[in-house]
Amino acid sequence: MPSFLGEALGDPPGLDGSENGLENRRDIGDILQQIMTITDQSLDEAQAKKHALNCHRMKPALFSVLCEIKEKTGLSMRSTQEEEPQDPQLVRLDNMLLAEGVAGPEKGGGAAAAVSAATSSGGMSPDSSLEHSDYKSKLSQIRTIYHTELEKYEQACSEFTTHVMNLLREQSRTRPVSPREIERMVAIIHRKFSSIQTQLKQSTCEAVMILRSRFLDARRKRRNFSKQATEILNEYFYSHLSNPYPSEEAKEELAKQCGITVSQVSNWFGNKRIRYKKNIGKFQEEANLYAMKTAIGATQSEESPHTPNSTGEMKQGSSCHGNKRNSYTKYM
DNA sequence: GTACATGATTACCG
DNA sequence: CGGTAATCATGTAC
Repeated sequence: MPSFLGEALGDPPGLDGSENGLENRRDIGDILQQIMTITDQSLDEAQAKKHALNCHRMKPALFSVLCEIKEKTGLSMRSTQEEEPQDPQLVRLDNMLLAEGVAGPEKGGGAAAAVSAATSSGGMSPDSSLEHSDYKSKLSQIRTIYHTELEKYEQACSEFTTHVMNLLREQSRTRPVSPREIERMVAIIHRKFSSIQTQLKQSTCEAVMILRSRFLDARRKRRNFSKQATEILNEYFYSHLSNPYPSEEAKEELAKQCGITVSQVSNWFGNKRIRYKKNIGKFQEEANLYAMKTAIGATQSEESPHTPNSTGEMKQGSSCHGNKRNSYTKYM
């Protein structure tokens, strides 16, 4: 604060003012001198000086003058600010952070639960769950940083606010300070700090976005399904060749058997159908192989009356309406 | 390194 | 929304 005073008062030359003997002048000069040197003194000394200043006989007069000036200028700075209706950008950031689980309450054990669920689901490729937990841990890292930083800012903000308020309260003894003024000051401080917070939120959002895109890219790094899983899927496909559209339940069952997700099953069937259709010749051998397999399986488990259908016989219940759409058998 | 296989993604359709 | 078709990007066999 010495700089404030220095600037405000200027560096008046000839402070001693000994040239003219006017007592008032010397009094003011003394006061200024004291103010100028107040920071060079120890706290106790300063406190004592402050007390002396407060008790100075000129003080009430000066104070009333200040009040008068303030009264006049105060009107002009009335309607300088009207509460802005919150930055939509900030709202967006908040929403995103909340949606990504960065800003919200800590999801206790969420990551651990997900990992254990993934790993306990059997022969599923551990890779996806590993990547998933990697993503989770990175996210919680971001989250931790975000929260500690946010806390730091909040603490600093409140500390600074109380500091300023104390200062103002202190100053209100020597100059008129309206409660409204204090409010404004606090508002200004909060605005400044919240702009810093916005920056923090922005960079956190960016970090999350980068992490996300990396994770999505990583998901593209596919791993082939296990031999066993492909076996099961092919078995189903070729034994339902006339209508290779597993129902939702069937997909779930297949997913469980193969240790993959339902959407992976859907992907597989989507790819298989289109690729089979595109080049049936190429798949002929495979088709025969699985037809044979199911034939063996059928004869082993029970005397099956059907000939397993490499010829595309309908085995699916959906045929009961006669609408065997997409039957690939016509290509054979 | 190349060519093919394969799982995932995307645009579009009904 | 679930399907098809094209495409991407990687896995894998040679």
